[in-house]
Amino acid sequence: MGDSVRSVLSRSEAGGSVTLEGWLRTARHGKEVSFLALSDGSCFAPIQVVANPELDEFESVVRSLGNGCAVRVEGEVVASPGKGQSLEVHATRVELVGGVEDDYPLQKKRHGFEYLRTIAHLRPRTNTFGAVLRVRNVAARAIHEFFQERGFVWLHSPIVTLSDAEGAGQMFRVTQLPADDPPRTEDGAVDFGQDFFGAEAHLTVSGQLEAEIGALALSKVYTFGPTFRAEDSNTSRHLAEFWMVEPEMAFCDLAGDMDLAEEFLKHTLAAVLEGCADDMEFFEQRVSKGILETLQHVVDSPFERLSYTEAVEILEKSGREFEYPVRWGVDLQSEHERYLTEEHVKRPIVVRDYPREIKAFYMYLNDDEKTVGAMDVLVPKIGEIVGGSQREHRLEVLRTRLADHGLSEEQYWWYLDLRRHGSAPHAGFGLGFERLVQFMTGMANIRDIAPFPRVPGNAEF
RNA sequence: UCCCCGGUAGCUCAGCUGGCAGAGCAAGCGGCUGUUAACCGCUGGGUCGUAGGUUCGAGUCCUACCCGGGGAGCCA
Repeated sequence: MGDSVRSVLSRSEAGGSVTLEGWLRTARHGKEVSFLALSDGSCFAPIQVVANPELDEFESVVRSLGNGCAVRVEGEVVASPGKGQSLEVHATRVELVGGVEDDYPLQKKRHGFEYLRTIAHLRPRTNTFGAVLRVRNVAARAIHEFFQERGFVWLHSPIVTLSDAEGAGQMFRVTQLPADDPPRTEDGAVDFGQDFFGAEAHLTVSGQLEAEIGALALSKVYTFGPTFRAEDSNTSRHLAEFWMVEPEMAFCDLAGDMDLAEEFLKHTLAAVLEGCADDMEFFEQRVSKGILETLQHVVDSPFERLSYTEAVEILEKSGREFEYPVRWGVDLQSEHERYLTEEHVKRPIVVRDYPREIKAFYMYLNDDEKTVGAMDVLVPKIGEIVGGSQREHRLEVLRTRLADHGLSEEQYWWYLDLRRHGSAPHAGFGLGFERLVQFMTGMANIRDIAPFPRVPGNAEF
């Protein structure tokens, strides 16, 4: 391994020899000089390599280099006389490691994101996707830092599960039974008892129920891993496979949960603003004007907090004609969420205490018995980025709620058992990692946040 | 899944009420003494998403399907 472009560009002065390996973004050839813009993905900017005819391989190698070639360059770090960069590398040796064919698809111009999705094996070499992947990485590191600094234990929740986590969404089935002729029970149903796990199994839609197990032993845990939804959702905010972050805290109520969510978002945004400054500057210039100011504002100012009841009153008094009229008792629609966060307060907003009928069975029943201790964090453009709640820890209340939702106690036996032995108030939330990165970067489509997006009808790459 | 829009050269797109398929960039060749998405000249490059239909004649009109995008629903 040679030196990284990042380490060379971050030097304060010229001098010294380096070896660089990477891919050419552009190659400009003059009669007496060639300029090679070399990028190795270690940072946003490429480094300018200057090659002169004194090089033995100037005619045989350098003159034929083009966009996309993999090269190894040895040279001296010198001050650049040209504009646009302070340092450059004067090559003493240039080696072509891997050439490109004539139909190399990435060109020295702007490509559409739709097209780049069809060449996901090459798109990480573009400015935009390199930046997205670096931001993703720093955001993931910041998430671990945030929880680890606060004493949370990373819990590895399972990917294959028999429970259907409160019906959070359509699930992908995991089976070894032959698709064309599965074994049947006497009444003709598919006999999953003969399947690999001895029961019908699925990919997880949430690690929350397992996180509750962890919290009721280790006090503070979080999950961070892949999650799967088989919904036929075709939007700029949905993936069939995405990463979810789910902290869970024992001896914690909804207020503590909201505090954690706000601190969490501010910490990760600040980490990316600081750790990916050049990538973020690119998003500001080329992807979403104003994104830096928006993010800094989120970091600096307290989130607006409203009860569902107050939110409905604001919407009713807004004088706005909504496609779906609001009234107490119905869930907030995308248009309502957008009005609240984009127009009413112009920053993130936390809505809490939703009607019990529209929320999951495991949420804590408030004293008014009409609402549950749920909270959603809504942000401009994305909508719901965090959804959380205080969990119902009282056995009898939980049994009633299960029955109200038509769910069987047998299937949730261990979840109920947790309430029989050493139950304690606890709360947590779930956050879609790609939605967080989407919010950070201002990218319009979540399919350009996942390096290898899985959506209905497409899992190539 | 529903509604709307789109699919023309490697890429971005133009192509009018049906009448010889185009441009810029990329690629190849040549030129240019330090460029910044370099620039200048020349050359090659097409099953107009697929299958039917209407017509003397379809990139253009009709039908079905496939693929992509935007919005909605579902949700994170």
